[in-house]
Amino acid sequence: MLATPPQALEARQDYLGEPFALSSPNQVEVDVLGAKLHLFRRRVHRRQYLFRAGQPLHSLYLVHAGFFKTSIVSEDGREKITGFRMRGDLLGIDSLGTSVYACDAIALDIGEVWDLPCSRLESISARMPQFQDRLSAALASEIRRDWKWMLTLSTYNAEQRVAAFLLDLAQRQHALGLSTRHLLLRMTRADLGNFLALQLETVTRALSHLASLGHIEVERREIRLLAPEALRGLLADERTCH
Amino acid sequence: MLATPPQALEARQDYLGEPFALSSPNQVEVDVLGAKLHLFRRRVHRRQYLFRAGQPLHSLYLVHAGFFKTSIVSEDGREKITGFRMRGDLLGIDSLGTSVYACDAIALDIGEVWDLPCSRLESISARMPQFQDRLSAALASEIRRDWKWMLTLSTYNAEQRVAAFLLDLAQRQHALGLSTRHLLLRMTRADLGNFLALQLETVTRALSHLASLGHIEVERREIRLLAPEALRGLLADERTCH
DNA sequence: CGATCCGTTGAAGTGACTCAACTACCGTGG
DNA sequence: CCACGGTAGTTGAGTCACTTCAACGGATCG
Repeated sequence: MLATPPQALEARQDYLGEPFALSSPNQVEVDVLGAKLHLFRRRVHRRQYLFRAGQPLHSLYLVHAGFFKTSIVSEDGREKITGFRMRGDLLGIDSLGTSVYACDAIALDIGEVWDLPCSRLESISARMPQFQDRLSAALASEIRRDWKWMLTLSTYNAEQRVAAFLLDLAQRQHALGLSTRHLLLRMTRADLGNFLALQLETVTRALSHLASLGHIEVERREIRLLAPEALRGLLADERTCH
Repeated sequence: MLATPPQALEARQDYLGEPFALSSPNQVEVDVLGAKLHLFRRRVHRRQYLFRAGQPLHSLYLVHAGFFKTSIVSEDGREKITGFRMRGDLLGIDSLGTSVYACDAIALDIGEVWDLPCSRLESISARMPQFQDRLSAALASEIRRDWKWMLTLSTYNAEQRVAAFLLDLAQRQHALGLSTRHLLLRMTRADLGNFLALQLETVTRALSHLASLGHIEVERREIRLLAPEALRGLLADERTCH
């Protein structure tokens, strides 16, 4: 039911895509993998770490259900959320080539992941020749996504960043066949601020302001997009008329 | 002479590395590739585009000499430099899985790159089984590098960002057997500001201030690191004593 | 049912941006 | 060779968007 149609995945192979199409995640054909391989399914509860930075790299995880965040922490405790991950995203790939996980992965909700032990990667590649290419594509896709967020963070102001985030989330939900108007934020304002390089108060203020403009409706973590086009307009403006 | 010793490359496979070890580029054994394959060598002059976003993906390029920047541009003209690339870095890998280049790659200096046509990637993989893993490792490494810069940009102030950049450049030069004290910036202040999410004036001011503290010596694009430990100290402070 | 976490809002402070002026450098062509 | 225009870099002064600090209300949870 929730399975992503293949053509939707293909269509994501844009090089820049739409201005605010920031998602384009590490999507992998969930079905194909599930059908051909007997993967161990792991259930996780809210706030559970799927893995932590520094732990020996054991498996990649394909998100089947739920909502995750990945984050890195520096020695002196500065933290940065590197992304929010949902169904179809592949976790742990950023650690390939090393022996330990490079980030933390935490469930923000109950979820289920499919376990791809690194020890099996080779045999999987042998059985599915396209797997290596898929993996490379997923990695490259993550790079492009990161770059787009870097661009967003360094050129947009607070309100625009929040708008971009909402639109991105809506688009990802759309790609998964979920509602594009009604968003349920699984993360705190602090998480959102961390991801968008803003203080949590600034996120709140941006949301309040967008609501006061009538573009969205905010009720705690439930967001309703009343005028997505208006949000998109916020992002297009400003810079063009320079 | 400039060849990077293999163990230096292995040593880079850290998951977080040192606090300011932000480089860890897409290093690939230059020699191995060069020896086993007969790669076309392409010379480029200053300001020349190696490739541009949207062009059909034809080749990956291994930087043999010179200094490059890669950047993305949004439809409305917002630009972001995604990285500065030097010897050993692999350009174009972020486009894997798509049919066109995802970014611009521009030479900031005369340089030489080795051409890896995409059409040959398959046969290369066949001849060198470790190649696919190397490629994945390079991709994952780029992701981790991007994440570290995201962390840097979102938690450090202007002066700290500039200091982090100088230390990173010094470290990359060190890895290539070049001077760690004497840096020659190949990019403009505007480029630097773009990369660090700062205005060019702010970059100038940060450099001037670091110079006035006696930590560095600035003469146009030549930078001399007089007290790298002091720079490192700037990055460690602040947050820890919170 | 108190303790804690989370979200909102206000008021004051500030670091970086913006705008502007000026200087030094570089390549080009007279 | 020097004059020249354009590019690159520096510095100052004023402004503003975001941060910081603080208080409060509501939800959640043991």
